[in-house]
Amino acid sequence: MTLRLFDSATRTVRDLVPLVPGQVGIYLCGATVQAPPHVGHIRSAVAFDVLVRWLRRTGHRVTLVRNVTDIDDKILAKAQQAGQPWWAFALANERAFTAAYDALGVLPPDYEPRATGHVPEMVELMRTLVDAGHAYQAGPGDVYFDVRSWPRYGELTNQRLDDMVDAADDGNGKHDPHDFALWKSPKPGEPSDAAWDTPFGRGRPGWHLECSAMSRRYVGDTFDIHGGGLDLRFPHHENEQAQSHAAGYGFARYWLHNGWVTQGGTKMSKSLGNSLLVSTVLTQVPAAVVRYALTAVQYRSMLEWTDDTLPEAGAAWERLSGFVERAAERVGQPDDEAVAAADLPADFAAALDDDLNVPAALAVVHEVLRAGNSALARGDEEATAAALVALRAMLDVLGLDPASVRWRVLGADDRAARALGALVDAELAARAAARAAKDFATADAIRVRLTAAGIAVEDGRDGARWSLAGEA
RNA sequence: GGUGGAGUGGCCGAGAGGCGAGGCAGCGGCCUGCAAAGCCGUAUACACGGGUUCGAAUCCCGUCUCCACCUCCA
Repeated sequence: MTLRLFDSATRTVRDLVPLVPGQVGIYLCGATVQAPPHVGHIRSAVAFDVLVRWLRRTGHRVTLVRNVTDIDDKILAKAQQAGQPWWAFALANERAFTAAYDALGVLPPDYEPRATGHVPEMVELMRTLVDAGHAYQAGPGDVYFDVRSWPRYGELTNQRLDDMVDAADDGNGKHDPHDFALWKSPKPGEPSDAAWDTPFGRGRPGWHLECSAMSRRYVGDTFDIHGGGLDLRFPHHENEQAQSHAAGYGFARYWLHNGWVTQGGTKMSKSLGNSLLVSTVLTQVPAAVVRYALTAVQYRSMLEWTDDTLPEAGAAWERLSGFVERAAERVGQPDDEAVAAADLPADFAAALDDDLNVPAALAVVHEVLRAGNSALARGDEEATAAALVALRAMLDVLGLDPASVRWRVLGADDRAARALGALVDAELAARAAARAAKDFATADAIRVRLTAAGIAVEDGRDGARWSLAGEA
């Protein structure tokens, strides 16, 4: 059985046949670090994380490149507004993305190139395009791709130039309004350190050029998979492909695009004001629950985010992690090697091979879970152990193994803290009631009990506050 | 105007000609001192109208509604 993927370039499901057998090179469009990530951004990362995990699990050597676009118009504008150097602003947001990836168990990419670190590669690509007659210099620092010189322009998104809505001519000397910038001259008011000297004049990279240059540097002239959000298909991916093909490179052999997160059917986005920051969600539920919610829908489908999304994912997660906990108490926790080597149920593998059908794969997970719970209830240790290792093996592919260090530690801490808080609050409420009734013996008994447990109580004008003894 | 996507039971969400995926919620039961957890059972679901077929949620024709891209966007 081989992995079949929906290739958005041909709009068909195709067998994945890597350029080099057993090896898969993936270039994934990462973040433009102009703001902290919302759940829509992280969904993309999670979707491709499952792809990478599945490829590795099925014996492929994967090279994953996920870039960081660390300079663009918005970064410059917002940094200026915030009174920060653009590069400091960009780095702060990049770190927020990294923190979110880590929290959700997204494996780090093999390479994570920043655009600003690859100017020489971009200049080289521009040179090639200008020499080939597919790009031209419109002025100092302004270089454009000549879409009319490339008859195949539009092939990725099945559009014809003449059918497109007329683009506004920005008066920068473009030959055609649809010509896009490879290199952009500094605009008045932009910081002087946001530009580089090149043979075409001083300026900074256009977005599309970056990805063409960086993908070539890290996965080669021709590589297997290019991924990104559906909203990047046009113009970004179309332009990338036009550039790279026009420069003579094979570029991406398969194009994968993830659907986005919606609310009421409408895309979550910062500009619409309906975006939910990852950092906010992580204060509400354990990270594993967020991961489950984002993983549970097939990557190409829109993921409808409702008030029920997190509670539902939470219930499913409790069920899964609850079994793993109880089963391990009974039959022992299999070690990671055993989990990695375990046979996966055929239905599960078939589901993932079918364009990463995670919902169908989760149906198998739940079947095994139910069988495991039944085995546990009737005291069948052999069947319990078998279910436990199979379940963990499947969940590991999805990045959701409850016994992995990541979820075990974070989840337990969160829950313990919450439980402790609830208990202490209940004690303090009882104490407050006793004090109000002038039953000081009871009130003191409660405080003694708390103190003995290592909890310090201090009465204030607004009531009692508590802290762990030794804490500030 | 062009190019795509979508409409499945209370909710989320797979499937794509013929045994009602799965989850959440609900209901009934088992277990339990009572709960919880777990288990068992439980739904005349496929936007609408036609058509093809022995058989259609799935194919064809038409209609409606929604979303997106063609400007920055995971």
